[in-house]
Amino acid sequence: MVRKTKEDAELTRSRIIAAARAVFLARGVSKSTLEHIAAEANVTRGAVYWHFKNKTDIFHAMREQVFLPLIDQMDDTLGLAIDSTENPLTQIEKSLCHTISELNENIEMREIYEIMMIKCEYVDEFAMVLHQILNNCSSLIEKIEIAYQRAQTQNLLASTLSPRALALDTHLFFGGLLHMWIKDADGSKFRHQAFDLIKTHINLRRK
Amino acid sequence: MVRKTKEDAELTRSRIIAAARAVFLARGVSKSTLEHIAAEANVTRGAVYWHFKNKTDIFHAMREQVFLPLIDQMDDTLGLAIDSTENPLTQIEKSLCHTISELNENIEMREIYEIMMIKCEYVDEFAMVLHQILNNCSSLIEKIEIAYQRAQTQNLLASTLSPRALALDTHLFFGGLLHMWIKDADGSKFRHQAFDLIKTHINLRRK
DNA sequence: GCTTACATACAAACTTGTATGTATATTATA
DNA sequence: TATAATATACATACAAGTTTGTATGTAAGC
Repeated sequence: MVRKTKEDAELTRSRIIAAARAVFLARGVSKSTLEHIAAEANVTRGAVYWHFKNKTDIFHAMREQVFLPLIDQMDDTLGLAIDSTENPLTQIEKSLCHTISELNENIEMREIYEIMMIKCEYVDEFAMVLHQILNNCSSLIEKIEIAYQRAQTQNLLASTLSPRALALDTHLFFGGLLHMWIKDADGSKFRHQAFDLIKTHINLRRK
Repeated sequence: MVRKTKEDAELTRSRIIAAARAVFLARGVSKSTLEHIAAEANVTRGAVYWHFKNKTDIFHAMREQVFLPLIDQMDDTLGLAIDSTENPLTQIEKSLCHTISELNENIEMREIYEIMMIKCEYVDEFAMVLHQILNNCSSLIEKIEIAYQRAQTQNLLASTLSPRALALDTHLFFGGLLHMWIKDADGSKFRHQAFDLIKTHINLRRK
């Protein structure tokens, strides 16, 4: 089979990305070859090289497919709309829980997270990904901070710590949780109680 | 130069491990070859194969050299000696800060942490390392929990949350901090305020 | 008729493990 | 105590398998 329609080609492209995800997950990014990926996608390396420059290119395509939507989601669920009437602390809690839910339900996202956390080496071209991640962190922290500010204004906070400090602590907590959630593949240690951990974390701040 | 004394050989062995650390850090574990490591150590692959079975073997040797001492240190600084008179919360704080200090001062340990966190893919033989890490986490959490129990007994805690819940939250926080500390190579975002972040985290629990 | 969307073929590194060589330490022996 | 035997600590050489990029071919869509 050769020369398909544009739609067919687009489908081939996404099949290659899905195949790469499976291969990366099983063998790690470095040890995955384009031949592995092509075979998994039932195409030849020729097809892969047509759609992508190289392995790094596939990696970035895979990452963008899922990460950009996720950032948007967190923005939304953090309820930055000023007119929100809900308790800001509850909003933060819901936002964090929502992300965990996404990981639970969205296999694609879960696998990509796992690849990025424990199946990828951040050297050379991949090092820039780390910078992007750090930048995402900064903007996330700011958004959490704003929510804590609202909580402070509404006199909902138990401690006198600054919203900034609380936001940083929450961010580090959640980063740690995500890592453990991913690493705890059988779910026995962290995954099963993720929601409780989040609830506890937030309750520590409630007046 | 050939056939050295046992001491010379042991020195060669540790030079190879140090070389591996540098190479792993620069190129990632997967893309590091025994030739790279041998060259960095100013020996041939023959010497490497004499001392180690393969690359994985070197990796484990490198890891053990630093990780086992670290675990012991945390045990010590967490002050599990029952006769400790110091404030348990302060002990936890000191223990966490001490680990950060170690990373600051001990280049070797810092580099190995960096390799394990962002320059290594946990597949195949490396997957078992993840299990070891998870187990270390469990024992660490237990030790933090004991400290929080003492704090509770001494009526030092601000919240009514269980020592277990507090310990889990602290552990996740610190895991997140370690990851960010490593990723924030230039120190502008997290590294410079690591001690403050720890102090804040603990202060949130103080009555 | 030209371009697209691949498949196939090829050459050039690059890695790995092992096999073999060798000079020196270490040990056994007399 | 001198010397022979052996094991050690590597260096060198070799063979086989991998992986990559590119070059070329080709059938179908536009």
